[in-house]
Amino acid sequence: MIKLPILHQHLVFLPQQDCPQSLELSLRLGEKECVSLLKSCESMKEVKQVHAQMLKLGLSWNPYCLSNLITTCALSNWGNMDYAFLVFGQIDDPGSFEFNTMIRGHVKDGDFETALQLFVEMLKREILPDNFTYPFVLKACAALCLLDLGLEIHGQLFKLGFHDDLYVQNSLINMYGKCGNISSSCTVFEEMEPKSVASWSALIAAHANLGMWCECLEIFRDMMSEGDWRAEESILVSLLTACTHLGALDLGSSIHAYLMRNLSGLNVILETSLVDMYMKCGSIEKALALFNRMSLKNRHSYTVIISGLAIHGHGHEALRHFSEMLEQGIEPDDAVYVSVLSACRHAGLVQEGLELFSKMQLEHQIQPTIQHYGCIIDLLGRAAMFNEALDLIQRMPMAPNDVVWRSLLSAARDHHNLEVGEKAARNLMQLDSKNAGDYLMISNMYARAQRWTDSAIARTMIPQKALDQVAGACIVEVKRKVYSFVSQDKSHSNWEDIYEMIHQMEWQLKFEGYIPDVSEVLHGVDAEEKRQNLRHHSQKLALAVALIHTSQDATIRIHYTTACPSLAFGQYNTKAKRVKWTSSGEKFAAHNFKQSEAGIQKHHPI
DNA sequence: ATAGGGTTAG
Repeated sequence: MIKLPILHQHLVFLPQQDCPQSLELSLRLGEKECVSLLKSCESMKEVKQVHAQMLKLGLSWNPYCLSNLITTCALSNWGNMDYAFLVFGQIDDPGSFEFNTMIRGHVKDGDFETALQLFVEMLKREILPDNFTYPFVLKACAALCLLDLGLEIHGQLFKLGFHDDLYVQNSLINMYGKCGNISSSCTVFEEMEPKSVASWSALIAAHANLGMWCECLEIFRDMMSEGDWRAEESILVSLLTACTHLGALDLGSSIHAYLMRNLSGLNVILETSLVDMYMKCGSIEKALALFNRMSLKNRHSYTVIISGLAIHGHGHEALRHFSEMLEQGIEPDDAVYVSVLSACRHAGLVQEGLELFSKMQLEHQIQPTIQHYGCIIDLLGRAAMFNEALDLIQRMPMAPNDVVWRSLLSAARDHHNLEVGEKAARNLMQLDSKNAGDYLMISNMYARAQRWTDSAIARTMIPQKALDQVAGACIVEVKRKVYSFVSQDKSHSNWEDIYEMIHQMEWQLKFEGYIPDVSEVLHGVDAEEKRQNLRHHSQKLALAVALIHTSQDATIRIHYTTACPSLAFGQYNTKAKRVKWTSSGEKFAAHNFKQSEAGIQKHHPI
C-alpha cells in the first residue's frame, strides 16, 4: 500500500525543457523505483500520485516510465483508458509496445472499434506490428465479426512471418470461428505444429459457436486419443454447452464426475454451465441441488436457473429465484429479464409478466428489446388478449419482427381467432418469411376453420416459393453416444434394425387401438404418402434407436431441434424442444406418437 | 526491459 501526498490536484504536463536535469539527479526516485511503484498500485488514485511524483522528479518524459504508466492504466481491472490515452498522447514517439498496450486495453474494455482504429493509426505511422499485436487485433475482429478485415490481417501477418507464432495461430482459429468461417479455423488448426491446449480449446469453441455440437464432442474425442492433453476448464465448459444443447445428460454427468475427480474446486462459469446442463437435460433436482450449493452466484447463474425453471413450467419458482437475486443485491440486466418474462410466458402468468415488464423499465431503467416485447406479446396472445397484444405492437418503438407475428399467429390459431390470425399472417408474409413452418401454420389455421381451399393454398406456397422445408432433427443419447436423425433418415449404419424396430412399435400400437391423427397436419396430401412420412419421422427413428439400446425402464430423452440457416454469419440456432418419453413396457403411449406427429409443424423458433 | 491465445445465460 502506497501512501503518497497528493501534490497535484489537476495534472499539468510540463514541457520537457522545464524539467531541470539536476532535479532528477538530486532525488532518489529513479526509473526503476518509479516502475516498481507503478506495478504495486491498486487504484487509479495511487497511479495519479505516482504520476504526480514523476512530474515533480522530472521523470514525466522518461519513455520507460511512461510505458509502464500506460500499461498500468490500460490493463488493470480498476484502470482507466481515458487516462491511458492522455498519457499515450504525451509520448512523442510511441513504438509497437505502446500501441500494443493501448490496443489491448481497448479490447479488454470491449471498445473494439477504437482498438482497430489504433491499429490502423499504427500502420499509418509505419510502426511495424509484432507478434504481440496480432492476438489483440484478431480478437477485436472476432468480436466485431469482421471477416474481411480478419482475412486482410491474416495476409499481412503472413507476409510479416508471424503465422508461425502459436498465439497468433490460436487467435486466428478463434477469429475465423467467431466470423462463422469454420473451415478456415480447421485449416489453421490442421496446418499448425505444434499445437497447444488453447488450440484445441479454440477449435472446440469455434464449433460450439456455430452450434455444431456433435463436432465438438468428436474433436474432444480426437484430442483425448491423440495425445497426452489435459482437459482444461474452458474446454469442459464448451463440452458442457454441447451436452446442454444435445441433451446428452449421461455425458454431461460424466464430465461433472471428471471435474470432481480432477479439480479442487469449480469456478462460477463451470458451475453455471453444469446447472444449465442439468436443467436443460431435464434433471431439475440435480440442477437445483447444485445451484443451492454454489458459494458464488452471479447474474449468469440466476439467468440459467430462472430460464431452466421457466422451460419446465415452474413459473412461480422462477419468480422466487428472481426475487432472491434482487435480495442478494445483484442488478438484473436485460438477459435476466428475458428469462423472467419467458417464465411468465411459459406459466401463463399474465399479471405478473406485465408488472415485471413495467418494473424492468421504471425501476431498473432497462430499455426493453424486441425479445422482451416478444415475450409479452406471446404472453398476451396465449391468454387470448389479442386487443392488448395488437395495441402493444402498435406502441413499441421498433418494428415488429417475424418472431412477434409468428407467436401471434400461433396464438390466434390455437384460440380460433381467424381475424387476428390473418392479420399476423399478412404481416409475416410481408416480412418475406422464408420459413416453411409459417405456411404450415397458416394452413393449419385454415384447416381448423374448415377452410380447406385456403388451407391448401397456403401449403402450395411452400413449393411455389421454393422454400426448403427445413427438416427438424431429432437427437437422442444412448450409452453416451449422440445420434441425430432427420425425417426419412437412412444414414445410420444399422438403419435396418431401426426400421424393424419401428415396425414392431407400430404393430404394438395398432394392437392397442391407436389410429394416427392426420386430420389437420397434412390435409390434401395423399393418405398413404402421409403415413409413410409420419412413419419414419425423425422422432420415431430416434425413439427406435433408444429402445434398441436401453433396458425396460430407462428414461429416454429425445430432443427436437431446428436449424435456422437464415441467421447471420451462417450460424445455426438450435432450439431444442424437449419431449420426455418413458419406455417402461407398453407405456410408450399413443399420445406420445401424436406429439411426434405434431412435431412436424412445431419447428418454428420461439 | 515491459506483454499474448481458448470458456457461461436468451
